[in-house]
This record gives sequence, C-alpha cells and structure tokens, in this order.
Amino acid sequence: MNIESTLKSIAITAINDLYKINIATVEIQPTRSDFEGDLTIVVFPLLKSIKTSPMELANKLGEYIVGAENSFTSFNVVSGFLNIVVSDEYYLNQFNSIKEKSDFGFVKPTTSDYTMVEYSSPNTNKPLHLGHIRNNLLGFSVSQILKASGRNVLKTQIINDRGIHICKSMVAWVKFGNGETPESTSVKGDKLVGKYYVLFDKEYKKQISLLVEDGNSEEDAKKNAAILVEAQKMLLKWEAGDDEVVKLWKTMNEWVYKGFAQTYKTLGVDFDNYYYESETYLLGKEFIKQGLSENVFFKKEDGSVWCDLTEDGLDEKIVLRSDGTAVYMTQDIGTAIQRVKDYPTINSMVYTVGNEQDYHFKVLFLILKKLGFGWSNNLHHLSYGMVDLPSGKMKSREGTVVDADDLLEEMTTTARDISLELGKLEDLNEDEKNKVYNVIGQGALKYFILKVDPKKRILFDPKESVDFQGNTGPFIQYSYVRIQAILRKIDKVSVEDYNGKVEAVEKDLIKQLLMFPTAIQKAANIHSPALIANYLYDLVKVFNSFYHSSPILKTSFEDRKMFRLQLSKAVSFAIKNALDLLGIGVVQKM
RNA sequence: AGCCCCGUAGUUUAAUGGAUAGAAUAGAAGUUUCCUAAACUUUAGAUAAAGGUUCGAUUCCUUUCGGGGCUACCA
Repeated sequence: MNIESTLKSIAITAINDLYKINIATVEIQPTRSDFEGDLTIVVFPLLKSIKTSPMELANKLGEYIVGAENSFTSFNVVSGFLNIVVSDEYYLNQFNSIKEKSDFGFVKPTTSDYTMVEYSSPNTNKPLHLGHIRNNLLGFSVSQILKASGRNVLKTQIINDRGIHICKSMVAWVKFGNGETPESTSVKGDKLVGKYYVLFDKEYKKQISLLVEDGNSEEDAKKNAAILVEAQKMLLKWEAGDDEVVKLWKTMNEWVYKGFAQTYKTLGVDFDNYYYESETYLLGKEFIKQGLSENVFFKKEDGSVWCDLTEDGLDEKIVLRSDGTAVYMTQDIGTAIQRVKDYPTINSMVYTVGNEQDYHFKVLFLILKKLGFGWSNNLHHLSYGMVDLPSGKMKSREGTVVDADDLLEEMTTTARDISLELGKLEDLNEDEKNKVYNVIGQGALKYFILKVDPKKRILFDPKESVDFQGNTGPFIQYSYVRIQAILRKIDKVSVEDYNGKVEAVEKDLIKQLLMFPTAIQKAANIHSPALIANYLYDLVKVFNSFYHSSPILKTSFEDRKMFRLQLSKAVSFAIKNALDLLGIGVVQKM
C-alpha cells in the first residue's frame, strides 16, 4: 500500500471515530512546494457532512493521523488545508527498494491481452512531411508508454495503397514518366511518386481551365477533365484485377515503401506488422452486405449504401458508392475486423490520426457497434492537432510542406553547428560525432513536438530553429550525460542502505522519483506523451537544484556521498527510461 | 447553417474544481581558473470578454469574440 492510500484510510477511520460519520473518500494531493509537508488533505469538502469549522476539523484530523501512524511525523494547517509531514524513514525505505532498479517505473504485463496502436498510415503518393512526424512520434511514444504501463502492444499501420488518389500518380507516370525509376533518377522512391502526384494535379487544373474557357461550367469541367476520367477508369480496372494496372501499381508502391522505410529508420520508429487497404477493403464490402441484410445499412435508389446515424445525433454516412466501389469508411470497417480476426487477443485499439478525422472515427466506432462488435467500445482515436507553418496550413499539392527527410537532416546540422561552436566533442572521431549530432538533433525535435498536449495545434517555424536550451530534449540529454560523468569519477557506487539525515533537496528528489510510475500510468490512460515530458523536465529540475545545493563528490562524509551518488544513479535510470518512452536516445559521452 | 477542437507572459507552454497561475525562451541585471557554463542567481511580464454554479473556477455551464476543423459517391 502506498503512502497516499494509507493516509486516506486513516483519515476515513479518523472521521468515523471522531464524528461517527462514514465518508467514502477524502481528497489527498501532494503538498505544494511552498508549504511545509508532503501530503495535503483538503478539508472543505468534508464540511458539508460535518458541522464544524475548517480549522478545528483539520487540527483534530491532524492529531489523530499523526498519532495513528508513525510514518506521519507532524502536521500543520493553513486555511482549510491539512498538510502532513511524512517521515524521512519512509522515503528512505522507498528509495532503498528502488535504487538499484534500472527498469524503475516500468511494469511487466500481467495479461495476455494486446493493445494495437496504429500510427503513421501515410498515403502512398505523398512523401512524409512534418505532420507525419508528429503522428509517428505520438504513435511510437504512446506505444512505449502503454508497454511500460504493463500492456502488450502491437504497433501497426494501415497503408492507403488503393483508391482514386493512387491512380492519379499512376496515370501521370504513364503519361509523363518516360520510364523513370528511383534507380534511374537517384531520387528516393516516395519522392519520385510524389512528383507525379503533383504533376497530375497540375495537368488536371490545366485541363479544367481549358474546359471552362470552352464554355463549360466549372463543376462540369472538374468532372469531365480527361485525365481525371482516365484515373477513374484505372480505378475500375484495378478493382477488376487488370494485370497491367496491378503490375504498375505494385511497382510504384514498392518504390514508395522503400523510401518510407528509410525515413522511419532515421526517425527511429518501427512497426510489428502492416495492413494494406487493398487487402482489407473486400472484407469491408462483405460486412456492408451483411449489414445491409441486417438493416444496419440501407440502399438508395442509385445503388449507393448508407448508414443512418440521425438517431445518434449524426448524419447519414455513405459506406459504398453507387458504382459499387469502396469508400474510406468501407476499408476502415474491413481493416478493424481483419485485425481482430488476425489477433483474437486484441482487446483495444488506438488510432493515431489527425483531429480533422474526429467525425470519421466517431462514425466508424458507432458503425462497428451497430454491426454488433462488442470490442468497438475499446477503440480509441488518438486525435492530435495540426502542425502549422507561419505561412499557414501545409498543403502537399501546393508544395507548402516541410519535408520529413529535409527537416530531420536540418536538425542534425543545427546540432552540429551548435556543438562545433561550443567546441565540445573534440576527442571523438567523425563517426561518433555524427551519431551524437543525430541523437541531439532528433532529441530536440522529438521533445519539442511531444511536450505539447496532442490536442493542441503546433506552430512550427522552420526559420527559428528548435531550441536546445531550457525545457528541451538536449537539455535533458545533457543532464543525463552529466550524471554519467559524475558516476564515472568513482569506481563503484555502494549499495549499502543509507540511514542518516536526509536534507530537503534530497527528500524532494526522492519524492519526485517515486512519482514516475504514477506518471506512466496516467500518461497511458490519457495517451499523452506530454505528461511524461513534463514529469521528466520536473525531475531534471529537481535534480539540478539538488546538484547545485552542495557538491556530491566533495562531500566529506563517505556514507552521505554514497547516498547522493545512489540518488544520482537512480535519477539517471529514470531519465533514461522516460526518454525511452519518448523515443529519444541518449549519448553516453559528450 | 449545424456539430467538434483550441484560446494562459512578446513567444512555446504547465496546472484530477484547491492554496500566492508553475516553467522555459526572448528582454533587463549579475556570476568565470567550478564533480563539464549546453550552467547558475536576480528581475519584469499572462488565464480573450461577460455572466452563472461553488467555501473555492484556467478547469464545469451559458453567451459573445477570435483561430482551426468536420458536415464529400476524397483519403
């Protein structure tokens, strides 16, 4: 039992003994640092059932609690807040039990159930950009956090490898490609395909304006432009399994996957398996048919199939086009069902997708429920805000995007420039140096993005390079390295339990350390790496004030010196582990 | 038009309905042979507006204002 629940149960007993009243719970929170004490009971809520003054109640409670349990040594009352001081022994004991645990904070899985986390899920005709970076970092980090909180996790992505948009780049490549390949042009595969997607759009716009000049309405022109009609024809051919179209489709997809794989590698994210819409949309169609027979869906005159969600406060939603081809929703229904078929032990899924799709997922989860899948209650949309540039929204078709590969490279370059300016790292060889630049540059970018609440939009100014000082990744990485440097100065940190006096800074540090497991559980519940980032920065700050309060290595008492080294070591474990949850690496030497 | 999300110092941000709204960065002033200065110390600066619920509101409710998104036979 942890100290909070101990306090809680004593407080409840106390109220029962003193006032003969049964209280379900009392509110306990950590005492704010500017007051004396460790845990605080807020007595205001109790006054509703106990007719007395806040002061009197708090004092009586305090006396009772301190008398009942010797882990609580004293108390003070400040206007309705009962602050309880927890004994040094308690914290020392706690610390001694975790000080050697390098996996401190992490919980081993206790069930065989799996949580599937989907993230990344790019279109195969656009290279990855800054928005995808946020997606990837969030998805990967949430996977790490869920794992650390004791769940089995499968990382996956759904690859949008079919649909009209794919046909667009294919049509353009056939028309303008002259047989170009990534090999022949030395262009990364995803970039090459992206180029043709842009070319399609250019040509499409050109044709529209020509048609409008010829007197067509804009609406008609958009529908009848030859190149679009060609793409639509290609989609029909593709769904019919036309050999030539399928062959081209496969070739171009392979180019893209190769390019993506390279970006994922640099970004440090990975996947346990992949789903392809081309392989799940048929299953989706099957369930549309089934739902139709069960009256979950209905057919309109033109043959299109819809789901009526008006009773749930939503609109009607199309699930199959009038020409019988699948829409986005069809595929997602199929994919979800396929996943549960493949992994019967999955009991929840997390979809990492931007908040412009909030409505889509609301509808998807609802439709799955209507189709009778009980697990639809455990589906979670990890929705996140867009990444904006100072110039506004990123639009890949208009070329106003920050390319993922370029940005990652830029971060490394910035890290290099700063390092060179500071003249560190001079005793490393080129290879080691580049590794360090890479880890620091990525640390800056990852932390910058992950420390923000996923719901909020991020304004990213590429010109103002990401900070390296203050509440940043590199600052934390640096703190870790500094601890390593201290630990390296001595042969061995004793494992003997320390039983002497504990200074305030030391106690604060232990308190902060002990909060790590709670932070992980909270972050796992709300799927928010930001919480870990905030915890981590607090830990580093508390460590810094501990570190600056008195020299560690020059402490004259040997046992106290060892104690402070033990503390430093435990903190370094926690920092390393927390960075790990954010997907941020550390350098061993700097 | 309807629905959803967001609004906190110049900027990036924190705060299960709890105490004097916490940081970082940029700004101002200072610290230099230090367990690594990518540091430290000091200083100034914020809850968009108005109501309501509450002992107590950045947090919950209502309205207004601002920013974004969705409501596609696009994905």
